[in-house]
Amino acid sequence: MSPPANRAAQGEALSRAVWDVLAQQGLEKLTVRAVAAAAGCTTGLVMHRFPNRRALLLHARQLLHDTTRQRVEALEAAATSPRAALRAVLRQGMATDQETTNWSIVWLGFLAAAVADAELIGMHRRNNRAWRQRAERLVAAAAPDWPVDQVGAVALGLIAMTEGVAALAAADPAAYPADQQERMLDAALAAYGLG
Amino acid sequence: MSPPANRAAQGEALSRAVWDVLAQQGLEKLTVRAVAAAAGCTTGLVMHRFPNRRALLLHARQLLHDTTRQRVEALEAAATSPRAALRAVLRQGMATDQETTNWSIVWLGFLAAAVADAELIGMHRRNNRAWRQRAERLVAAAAPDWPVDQVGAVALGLIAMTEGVAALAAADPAAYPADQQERMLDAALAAYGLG
DNA sequence: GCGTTACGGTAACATTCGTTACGACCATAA
DNA sequence: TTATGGTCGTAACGAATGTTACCGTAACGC
Repeated sequence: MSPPANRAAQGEALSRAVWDVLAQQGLEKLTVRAVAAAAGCTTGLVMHRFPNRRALLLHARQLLHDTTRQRVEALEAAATSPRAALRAVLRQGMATDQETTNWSIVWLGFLAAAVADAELIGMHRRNNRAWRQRAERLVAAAAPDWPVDQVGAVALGLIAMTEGVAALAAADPAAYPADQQERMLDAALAAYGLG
Repeated sequence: MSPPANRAAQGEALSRAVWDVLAQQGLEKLTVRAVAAAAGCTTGLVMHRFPNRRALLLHARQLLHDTTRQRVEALEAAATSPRAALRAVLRQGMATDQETTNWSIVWLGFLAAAVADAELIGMHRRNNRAWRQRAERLVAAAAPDWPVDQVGAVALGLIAMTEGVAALAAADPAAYPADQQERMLDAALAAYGLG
């Protein structure tokens, strides 16, 4: 097997393996051996790239956030209006296809793993607060004349709604198909006066 | 102790111990020994009440659902109007105090544990579909003249919003205080025309 | 050419897990 | 009292886990 170019690329590949195991086998089976098997290597490589299992999980968690942030920034930059940007950014947070469904399951797994891990919960809070600020900025841009508390309440409602429906759809894809999620989002945006 | 009467009570106590461990130590530390320690007994009692660890988790999961359902039904019965019933039922699904925050953490833990467990995910889907139907019934009662697809979209938005904000608040209570959650819910109900 | 070194696989380590076997205890009935 | 059935704690087992030590190998220096 041709080895990756550098150590950073291997760390990224191992983090992707962490996501795969988390999405397909769950948190309880997220072992070093399972990650190595998913990455197509042995535990030796894993333990040479990361000092221990927690460091591997922390790296995978941060990479997950960085990747989503890049995707969100690209969507925001490509939007033609503030309201289109808001909708596009919110839409990618739902679980509307196989890929975003997997991301939602991984997100849930990391959140459950963070319950007893101070560093993981700290990363979650930093990333989530940044995500919330982005939503508030997008709502403020889409409704420039709103008072700040209304912006905050509506932005919170929107991010809570999308994260919630992503969890619901991840756990029961048949009951929450993509079009129902989209209709839910559009109905909410219209009700808030952001359609 | 009389055998048949106390077995059920012991099973319930052990399930509460499962919730405690799940809320305070997370899914990775949810071992039979930790549950026994939280319940103030040894692993012997646990393994005499349940054939194995999975049965213990399944029982705790079902008891969690039954308890919340009873609480929700009491709130619904005590409400003075359909809109008050809707708001009260939605409100209890958020994480606005220590108790509901713990419940949300436990809910997240079971959801993460259900990823690779067919029986757990089946229970989640049954319970969640019932919960969704209840929300749709409450929305329909609060807005009798709405078409069914609007009822569905709004009910989905509301349950997704409350479950989402419960997860957000459970992971970061300082950033999502109770009054912000309440304002979020009231703003959403008002925007939907259900205030 | 040869030695050096970093890389990665193999195998073993101690620990912890779920589970099982066994025995002490205790109430009740003969 | 003694026998008995059920309850539950104790201790052990095999399997799996995170981690460490060791060893082969291939590339690059001289």
